[in-house]
Amino acid sequence: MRMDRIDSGLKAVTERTTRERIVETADRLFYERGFAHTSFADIAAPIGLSRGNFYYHFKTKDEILDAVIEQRLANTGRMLAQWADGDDDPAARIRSFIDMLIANRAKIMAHGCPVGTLCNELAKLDHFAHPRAGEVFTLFRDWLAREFARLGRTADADTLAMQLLVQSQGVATLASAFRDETFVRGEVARMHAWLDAQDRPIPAA
Amino acid sequence: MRMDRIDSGLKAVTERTTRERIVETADRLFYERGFAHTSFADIAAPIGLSRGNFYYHFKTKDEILDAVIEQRLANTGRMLAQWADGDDDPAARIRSFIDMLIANRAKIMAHGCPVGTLCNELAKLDHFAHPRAGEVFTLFRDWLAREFARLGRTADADTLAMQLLVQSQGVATLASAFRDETFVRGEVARMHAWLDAQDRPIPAA
DNA sequence: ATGAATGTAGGTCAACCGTCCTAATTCTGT
DNA sequence: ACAGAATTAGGACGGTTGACCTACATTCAT
Repeated sequence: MRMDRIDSGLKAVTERTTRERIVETADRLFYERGFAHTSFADIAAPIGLSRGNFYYHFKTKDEILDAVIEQRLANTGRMLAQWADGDDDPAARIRSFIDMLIANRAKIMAHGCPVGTLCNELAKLDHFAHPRAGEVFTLFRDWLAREFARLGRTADADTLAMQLLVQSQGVATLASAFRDETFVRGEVARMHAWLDAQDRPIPAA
Repeated sequence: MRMDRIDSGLKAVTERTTRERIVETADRLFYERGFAHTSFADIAAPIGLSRGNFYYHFKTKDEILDAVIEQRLANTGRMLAQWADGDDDPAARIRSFIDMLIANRAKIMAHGCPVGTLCNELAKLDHFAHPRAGEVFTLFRDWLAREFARLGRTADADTLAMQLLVQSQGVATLASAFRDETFVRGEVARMHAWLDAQDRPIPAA
């Protein structure tokens, strides 16, 4: 359908390569149903593509997983760059991270955190892509650490970043276990309060 | 092999029913590999049992899952009762909960938290046993809330219990993602410090 | 217009899945 | 010792999986 022409790029904005649609659908299904429980047929059906045709675009299922992870890394990187673009203060940027739990609360209560659950599954499968999937966490970790450093917490910036990841992962897991939106909102409020308490130039530790 | 005799129970202490061995092995494999990715053959092999024989003990795979969940509920209940048996103070009992992360750190770094990861998987499968699996969390939650109440935090006992669950789940997820034991030990120390800070008869909130 | 490159359809393949059945074996109470 | 119950072995069954191939359709550069 499309090719590697150097020109145009006009229609490419709205149109999607078959490959892109495969990755997009696989991304969604890996999140909603899990990697192992998603079949080629499951991915092909919503696209209206014949099953046997994956071999042309991806040799194996693992290649699709790789592409999904790369896309997630790219998307996450883009999102973090966008958050950092604003002329807000570091605390406001970190609040953007916390507020993801509210923005995605419906999906999180249904399927958990996309990053955490995929890492969990790949860990159990002893899958070689496990470390690569974990790099999405590293992206958040480094970004958060930089913002905490800007907040004046240079000494324990990474520790605070990890603490925020811990909280968001814990909330996501229990949100999908209990399916309780009030709990999610309460925990998010508590995380904001925690962040405010950290907002001091020179920490105690 | 065994029957419903009312007497004896002498050998039953050391011996194991085939059914018990199935549940035991399934429990371990569901944790290590996940529910969907564990087959009848996987469970049969270590026991040395023929695959087709499950039908006698369990009609379906879901029945095995049910039995595994019931066993986990029973084991968890027993463990909590044991922790509460000691004449320690409530804070010491809560510390037992936190220290689970240290005691099981190797397995947690390899396969995550048994409760959290099973709940995650069953949520994605839209499995009917998902709520039942989540009751293990409820067991911990209620037990922790009771201990926090004994600590004098009657007003926010359940909130504190949930916060502790959040932290342990978050640590477990990131521990398996990063495979970093130093991180686990650091977070456990921080959780102990957090607990000490909560140890006041009348809370601020 | 023609050939090459690009993409798709449909189907085959062996392997494995959960389920289910039956015949053989082992145990138990009498 | 014997009958009957409890347990097991082994395999058959439909169905699905990921992987793979070939024939056909479309598009593009020349």
